[in-house]
Amino acid sequence: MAEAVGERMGVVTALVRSAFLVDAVYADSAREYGLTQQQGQLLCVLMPRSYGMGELGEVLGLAKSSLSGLVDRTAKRGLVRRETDPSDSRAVRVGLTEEGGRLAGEFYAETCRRIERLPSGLGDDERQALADLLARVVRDNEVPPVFMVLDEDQG
Amino acid sequence: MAEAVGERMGVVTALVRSAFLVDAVYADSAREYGLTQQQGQLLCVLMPRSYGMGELGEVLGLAKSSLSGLVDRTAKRGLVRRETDPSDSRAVRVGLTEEGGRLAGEFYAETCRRIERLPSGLGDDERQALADLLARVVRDNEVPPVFMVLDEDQG
DNA sequence: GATGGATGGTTCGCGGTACGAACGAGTATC
DNA sequence: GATACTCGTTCGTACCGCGAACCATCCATC
Repeated sequence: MAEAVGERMGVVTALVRSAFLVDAVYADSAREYGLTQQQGQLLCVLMPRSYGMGELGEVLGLAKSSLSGLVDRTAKRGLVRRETDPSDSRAVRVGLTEEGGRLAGEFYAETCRRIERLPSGLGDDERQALADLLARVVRDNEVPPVFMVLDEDQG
Repeated sequence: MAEAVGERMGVVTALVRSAFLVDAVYADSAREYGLTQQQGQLLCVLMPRSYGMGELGEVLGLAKSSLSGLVDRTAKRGLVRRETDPSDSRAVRVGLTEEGGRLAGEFYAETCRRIERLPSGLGDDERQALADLLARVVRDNEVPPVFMVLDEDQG
């Protein structure tokens, strides 16, 4: 019943614990850039383009009211900006400010470096196998683009 | 630069997104049992045995003050109990109440079912390969036993 | 057996997170 | 132009997470 060394870990436990691990790394990295995990996530989502609030809520899995506050706080730090949609004056488009873009880039790069270290015990082929398997899980479950897709540029 | 369909996903993105996915499933499951994610995590950690506060803080990656509050709130719901350590009257041992144990069991089982569905697009051998690779990452990075280790019993 | 540091936890104040309900403003439909 | 619908905000509530300050106990040393 106790955790036996060398015992085989099930896929459920492996998924949950690796998520826990990634979360911790992500939060640590964010903290060092003066961000919360959520703000970091927001910046990363906005890196490629701006989003409407509704869209953004769906991507991040947040209720409208939750997102409103998150954008408020992040805007107060000057990292994000609300722009009115010219085609619909109710709607709001949220985009990075210049400062936000810069910080997002740095935070993203640093976080990538840290996450990349996690599977350093695996060989290149194993790492690729892991990426492929996880990618299928991610795609099968239609995970929104919560983290950028640029890491194919990074070797 | 945009997300091309069929493009190969790097291991970093795959890890981050799968973590995001698992988190969402975990939080959803907790919510349906009237728990927050953190309370669910706490219950799961306590399933095999009771812990001291310090120990528990390390396992969950929380500061002492954060944990104190979490235990308070969870105890107020009758799911967890503080017991004084007979060998050290400063120390506190936190354990599940009967109700907490019952709820933990149900929540754990349901969460496992849901997480298990995530890699349903993989074949048996692929799922096992994924489990093995992730297990190595988890072990290499010394992730604490934040989720139970019993899922080898579940086929 | 007194003293002076470690150690285990709690409390407090602060900012952040997340939600649903209620609301106002704008758009769309008819 | 009335009605319904959508977009987003505000509000109240509960929760989370931290550091700093604090208290009680333990323990090592004298």
